[in-house]
Amino acid sequence: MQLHPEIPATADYLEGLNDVQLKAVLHTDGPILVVAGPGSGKTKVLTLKIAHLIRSGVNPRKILALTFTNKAAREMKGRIEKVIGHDANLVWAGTFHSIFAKILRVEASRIDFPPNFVIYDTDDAKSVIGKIVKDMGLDTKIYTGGAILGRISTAKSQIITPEAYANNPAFTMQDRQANLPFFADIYRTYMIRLKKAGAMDFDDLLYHLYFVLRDHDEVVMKYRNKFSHFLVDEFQDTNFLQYSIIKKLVKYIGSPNNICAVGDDAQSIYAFRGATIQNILDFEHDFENLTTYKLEQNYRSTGPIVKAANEVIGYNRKQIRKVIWTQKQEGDEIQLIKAMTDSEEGKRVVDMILEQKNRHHLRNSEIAILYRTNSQSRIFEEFLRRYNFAYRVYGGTSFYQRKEIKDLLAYFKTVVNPSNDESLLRIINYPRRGIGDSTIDQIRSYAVEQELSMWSVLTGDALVSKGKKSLTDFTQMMEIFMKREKDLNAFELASMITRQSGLLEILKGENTMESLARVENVNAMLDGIKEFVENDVVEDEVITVDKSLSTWLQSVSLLTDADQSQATEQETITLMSVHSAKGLEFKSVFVTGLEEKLFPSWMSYDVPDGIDEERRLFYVAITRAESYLTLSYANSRYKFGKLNYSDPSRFLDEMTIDRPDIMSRPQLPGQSRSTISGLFKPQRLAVPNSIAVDGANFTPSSSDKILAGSRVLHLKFGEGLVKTVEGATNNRIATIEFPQSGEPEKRIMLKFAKLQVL
DNA sequence: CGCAGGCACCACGTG
DNA sequence: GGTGCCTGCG
Repeated sequence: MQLHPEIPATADYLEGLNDVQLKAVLHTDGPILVVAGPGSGKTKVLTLKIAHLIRSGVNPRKILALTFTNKAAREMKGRIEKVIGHDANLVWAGTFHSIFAKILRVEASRIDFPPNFVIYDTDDAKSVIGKIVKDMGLDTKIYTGGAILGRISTAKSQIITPEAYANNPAFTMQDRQANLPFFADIYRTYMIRLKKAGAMDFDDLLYHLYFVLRDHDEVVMKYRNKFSHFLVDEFQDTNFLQYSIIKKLVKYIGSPNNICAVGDDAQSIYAFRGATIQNILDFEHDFENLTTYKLEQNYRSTGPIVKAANEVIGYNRKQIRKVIWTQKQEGDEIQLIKAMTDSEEGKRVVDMILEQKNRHHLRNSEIAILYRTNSQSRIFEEFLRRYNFAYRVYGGTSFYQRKEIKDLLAYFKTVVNPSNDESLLRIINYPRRGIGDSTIDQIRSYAVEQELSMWSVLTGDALVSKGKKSLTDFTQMMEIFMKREKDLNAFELASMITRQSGLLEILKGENTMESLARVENVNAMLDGIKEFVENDVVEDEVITVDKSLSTWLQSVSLLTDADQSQATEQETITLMSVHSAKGLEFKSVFVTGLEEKLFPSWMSYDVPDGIDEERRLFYVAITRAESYLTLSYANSRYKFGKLNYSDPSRFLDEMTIDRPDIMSRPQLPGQSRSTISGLFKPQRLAVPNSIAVDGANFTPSSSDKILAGSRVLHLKFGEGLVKTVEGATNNRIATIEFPQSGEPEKRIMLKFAKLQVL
């Protein structure tokens, strides 16, 4: 193979890059932005760039690469290692949260946190908020944990301190309008309580680091000197706070500004948590001499998939113009499954998987079912089980959110850091040991009053319900665990706690299928701890010798479900949300639940640019597919045990798929539609309860003709009587009695329904 | 103080 | 369909 003229003779690892990719890799000095379309070799560029830096003599310890997921970080490290060997481990590559947590543990004393501060997950944080709201005597129905935490998170991502928040009339006014006038107080109290507990939530890992860097010159100098090259993956997903930290480290007088940001505005799907494309725009102003590279060749997908992706994303106005193209022009057409019910959708998707496996010899691991919300996974699981397919569900209730795991973790956390009230509360009476709510309330209110942790109240000489045997039994047991923290390794101590706390016993005691699964989970976690103890972790040239429970906890608190057991990667079909599928690819992809109010989500309707973000999400979804893409929707779906009717997603209208059957919507003006798939010849759906109506003589009436009292004809439900019409003019809903349908009445959205007035 | 049963509310997405 | 809170009884 002929080497590219620009490649140094020794750099064989750079072979096989296209022109733009190569330029981006070789451009090592100064600021660059790589706009990378889906499947355009983004990770390849990032990793080879790092490898190239090291080969060119840059000290790997001076490279900082930030990603959003642990998986991306791991993959990056693995691929660098393949090129340059063990030195890859010296690169600081990890998620924003894990890297920043690592730095914060070193610098914690500057902001009066213990170096082994606990990290509260979302559930912990919500529960702290719930208690604050109760203590303040506010309505927990209005001040819900989720809403408050969301607001706190937004404030932090804009770097607004509780004080700044309270002093800003615009914010407090907005809170009053939102019926949350005491929000600022909750925010302030929340931060105080977390500090008292030596705890940080996910946002704090960024928020506190920002202030450490801002307020301590020697710290910011230290890290500016420590790192010489910065790489940021998925830059479009960064929020203001993250970008501010990056700027603190990279942009200063005399800085070489060696920063490489990689991203794709078309794949920005985290606006809901504060990510802003503004960062990409600001980036161009903040760093002069910025060079931008656009990776537009897609190496992943076939022509029809790439074509559809371009069509769909074209409906978004605001975007950096780029057109993705592929050399693999030939390919199977996109298929569409139209189901009457969510259950039928599940069955037909799994049927199609069976067919594809037979026809194309696909392995399970080459197939993914994607959905907008995790709750959609259940039906697919049901049919996959029935067909005996191995599958794995990612996301949803993750391993670390399971009750038994959280309970055990709460024991561990309390042993390591007893001032952490959150964990203590979880276990003080679990398993039941006769410490009831009233006793706990006494301790808690005394602790709040005296500004002490509950543990210090329990062990101090303060009055309360002291001398109670149940309480002393508990503190003595915990103290034994705490004493052994120094001399037992993580696995020994964890096993001891699991047995002596009585937790394992009550799980076994239930002796049901569920409790067996719980015991399994506990054992799986213990296995994980054992692995941690037995395997050497090399980081920054040093083998981590500290195998204490505390160290293990620190390493585990930023992991998610997706990070588990990648060693035991099996031949399973993947089920996950579209969000978690970002960055992945599969030979065959099913994008399901393509219905209005579901995908796009109803929550995006009244958010500015909300539909555009959903459309980017859809774009991400379809571009995961290499060869086979199947879309599906259902006309009706159960939600909270109630049947809801839905209309096909507007996104289906934005790509050229022919679906001329009875459920199709009126064609949009000015849009041509070609038949692209032989599989979608006009055909009657195989719906058992459908009522035959002669379609030839059917001419739908315009929706404003349909009024209460009208007699109407529907292709599927037959003749009916309109009982009521309600809703806004452009969103009218009719309740119609269809005697033949077998149901008393149906609610139909007139915007989409095809009804003929008789 | 513990437990069982009823019921309200629910869930968009992530580290 | 599941969870977590409330209530009332033992």
